[in-house]
Amino acid sequence: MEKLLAAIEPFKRLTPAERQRIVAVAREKHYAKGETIFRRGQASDAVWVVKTGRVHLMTFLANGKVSTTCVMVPGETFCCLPALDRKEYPADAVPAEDSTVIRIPMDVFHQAMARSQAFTQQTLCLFCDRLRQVEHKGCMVYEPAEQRLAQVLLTLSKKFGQTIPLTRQELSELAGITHETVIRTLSRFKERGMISSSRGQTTLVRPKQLEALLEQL
Amino acid sequence: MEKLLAAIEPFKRLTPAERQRIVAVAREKHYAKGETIFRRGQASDAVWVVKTGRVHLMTFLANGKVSTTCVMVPGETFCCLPALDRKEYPADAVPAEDSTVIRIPMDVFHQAMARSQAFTQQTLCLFCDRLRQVEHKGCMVYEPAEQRLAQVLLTLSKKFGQTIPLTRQELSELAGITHETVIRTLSRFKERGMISSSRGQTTLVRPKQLEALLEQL
DNA sequence: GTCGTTCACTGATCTGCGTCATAGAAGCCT
DNA sequence: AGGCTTCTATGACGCAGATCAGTGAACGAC
Repeated sequence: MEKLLAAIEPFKRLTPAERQRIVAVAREKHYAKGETIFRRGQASDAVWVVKTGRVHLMTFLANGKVSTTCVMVPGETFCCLPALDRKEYPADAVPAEDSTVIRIPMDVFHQAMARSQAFTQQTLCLFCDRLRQVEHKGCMVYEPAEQRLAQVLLTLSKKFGQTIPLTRQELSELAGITHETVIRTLSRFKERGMISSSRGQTTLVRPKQLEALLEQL
Repeated sequence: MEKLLAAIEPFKRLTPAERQRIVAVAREKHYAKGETIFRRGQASDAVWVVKTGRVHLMTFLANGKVSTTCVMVPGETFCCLPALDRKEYPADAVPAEDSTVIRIPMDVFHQAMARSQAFTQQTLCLFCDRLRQVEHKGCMVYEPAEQRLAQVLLTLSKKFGQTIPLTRQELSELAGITHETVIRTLSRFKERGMISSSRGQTTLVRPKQLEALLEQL
C-alpha cells in the first residue's frame, strides 16, 4: 500500500514519514461489482483510493434513471470534496467491476493537510480540476447525442487509452442518453471507421475524427 | 468597502487588520449591462465580489447557445476556483444589469489565505458548496423541461426570495431549454396558481407545489 | 453440455421540445 | 408624440431521441 500511495497524487507529495502515518491506519477493502461503497447523503468519514478495478460515482434519480458523474481507475483518489468540507457524500460510489479500494480515515487526511503545504496544494489542484470537468460537462446539455457521446469517449480515452472497457449501458449513463441511442450512434461511428468494438469495450481508431465532431457546428 | 467585506464570507473571517490589507489594494469597478468583466480562458488575476447589481457566469457555446452556470448577487464572491489553482477563468462573467464589483488582486487573496486558517477554511467551504451545486445541476440532464425549470426557480428563490428578477430568456439559459419552452411552462405554472409574473420577474406563489413536482415520478 | 444472465443490436412508434413565424405589450430614446 | 428595442406570448411543424418490443450472441454457473 505504501508503494501505491508513494506513486500517486496527492500522497506522493508527503514525506515517507508523513505517508507512513496514513498507511498505518488506512485499510484495504474489497468490493464485488454492484455492491455499494457509500451512498449519497451519508456523512463522510474517509477518503478513498482505487487500487484495482473501477469505481463509478453515480446518482440514482427519482425517475429510476442513473447518472454517472465520474469513473475512477486505479491510482485515483475520490471524495476529496467531503474531505474538504466534512459534509455528506455527494453521490453513490459503486464498483463497476470487482475492485479493491483503500480507505483512509478523514482525520489522518486532515492531519496530513495541516502538516504539508505541498500535499494541501495538490489536493486542491485535483479538486479544482474536478470542478472544471464538471462545469464543462454541464454545458453538454446543449449538444446533440452524437457530440455528447464523442465527448465522453474522448474523456475516457485519457484514462484508459484507446480501448475503453465500458459497456454501452455505462456509456449511456455518462453521456446522459439511452443505451439504445449509444448503440445506434456507435454503429454509425463504426461504419465511418472511427471506432471498433467488441462486447464490453470500445476502441477509438480515429480519435482525430471524433475531436473534429466536437469542433464543427 | 471595508464595511461590505466585513459583512460577507469569506472576508468576515479575517481580522480587521488583515482585511485592511485587502481593502488597501482592492478597487471598485462599474460595469454596464452586457459588458464583459472577464472571459473564459483568460489568465486569472483577481477574485471578485458583487457590490450591487447581478453578474452571470456563462459559457458561450460553439452553436451560438449560451449556458449560464451561476447568478451572483450582492455580497457574493466569485471565482474562488482560479484563485485556488491560479489557472484560467472557467467562464465569462457578464453583468445582467448595471453592476458594481470589487476587484481583489489574487496575490493579496493568497496572502490572506496563508495568514488565516479560518479564511482558508471558509473559502474552501464556499468552493465545495459550488461543486455540490454544479454536480447536482449535472444530474438535471435527465429531467424534462418542467422539472428543470422548477428546480432553477427554487434554487434562485434561495438567493432572491419569492420574487425572481430574471427574464424568461435568462431563465432559459439557466435551465438549458429554449425561452419559448420557459414561457409555455411558466404559463402552465401560472394556470395552476403556482406562480405569478410580470415583465422581467417571476414570483413563486406556491413553492411547495414546485417542490412536489421534483419529488414525483 | 444446458441454462440463465448480461450485453449488443435493430426496427417501429411516439412525443417533448426545438425551430420558425407572428404579434402584441412594455419600456426607452429623441 | 413616434419609433425602436426588449420581452412576453402562442400556434404550426418537424425531428432527434426516448420508449417499447423482439432477437441473437457472448459469457458464466452448474
